[in-house]
Amino acid sequence: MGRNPCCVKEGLNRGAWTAREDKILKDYVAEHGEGRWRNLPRKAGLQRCGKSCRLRWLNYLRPDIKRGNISRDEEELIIRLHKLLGNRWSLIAGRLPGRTDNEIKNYWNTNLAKKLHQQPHPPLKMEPDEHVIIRTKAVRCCRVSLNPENWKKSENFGTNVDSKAGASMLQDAEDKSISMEFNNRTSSSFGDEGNNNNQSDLLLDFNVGEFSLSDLLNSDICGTSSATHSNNDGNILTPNSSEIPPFFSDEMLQDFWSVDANVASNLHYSFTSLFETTGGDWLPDAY
DNA sequence: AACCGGCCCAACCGCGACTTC
DNA sequence: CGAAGTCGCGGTTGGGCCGGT
Repeated sequence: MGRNPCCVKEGLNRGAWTAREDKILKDYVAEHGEGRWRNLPRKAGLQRCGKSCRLRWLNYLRPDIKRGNISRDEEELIIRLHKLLGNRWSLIAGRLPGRTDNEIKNYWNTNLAKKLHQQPHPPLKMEPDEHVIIRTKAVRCCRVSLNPENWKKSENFGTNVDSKAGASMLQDAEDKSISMEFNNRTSSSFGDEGNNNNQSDLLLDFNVGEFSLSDLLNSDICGTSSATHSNNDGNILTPNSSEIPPFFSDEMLQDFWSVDANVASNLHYSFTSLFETTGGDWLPDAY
């Protein structure tokens, strides 16, 4: 059963990449595209582990990598996003075009963590125990198509959606040929290990003061996003922000945007693009 | 010039979730 | 359904660089 072993480490190059290796990898990806990292070294003729090739490509060779210093705007954005997301470097990087998770992680560890420790960033108005970290890793959203009408129908929405209400919502969605599929990635994060009902698990995670990424994605945080998306069937899905309860209080949002106009604009762009882009595995496949 | 220590960052490692057989 | 492979993520490491002594 299963497949061949991942990668035999004997005889493989390690450490810094040479220009020749870079060229081979670059050429191979240009011709065959990303992915299938395991077989890539053998096919491309590289004495490297597939994992190493992937990392080299993502962190260094990708054509859209932005080189140079992190700008002040980017720094502010990183700080804000880190406050919001925690050490979710890949998500933070996803909001900074051209920056890699590794780069941001390094920048944080070598600059910002130190800087913030010495000179704390002006705190948000949230109390420490209200500090909200979006546990994005807990849920992989496979496919979501939402109709705001269905959200309105949940009596418990916005207070504490229990599994029963969640099941009702799912049933409602199912009745109207609206699909919601989530996979539980970290059962322990839901405090309900071994529960195979992933949908209920997800919905159990909907609590005041601890919203999930799915909430964020399904809400219109900026209040101005007029994004429309088409699903697999080509139907246009139009989120209607006025019908979706907000997950950030007005005060939080005000504080969020008030620091600096540029930062706010940048972050606004970032979140807006987050909802609109097709990249990233945290967006529904249907989009 | 030589040594030392701190900094930076590319690369590695281990793990968990997911996928495939 | 379980075992094993794949992928992606976050934490950590280590080597090169640079400034200070």
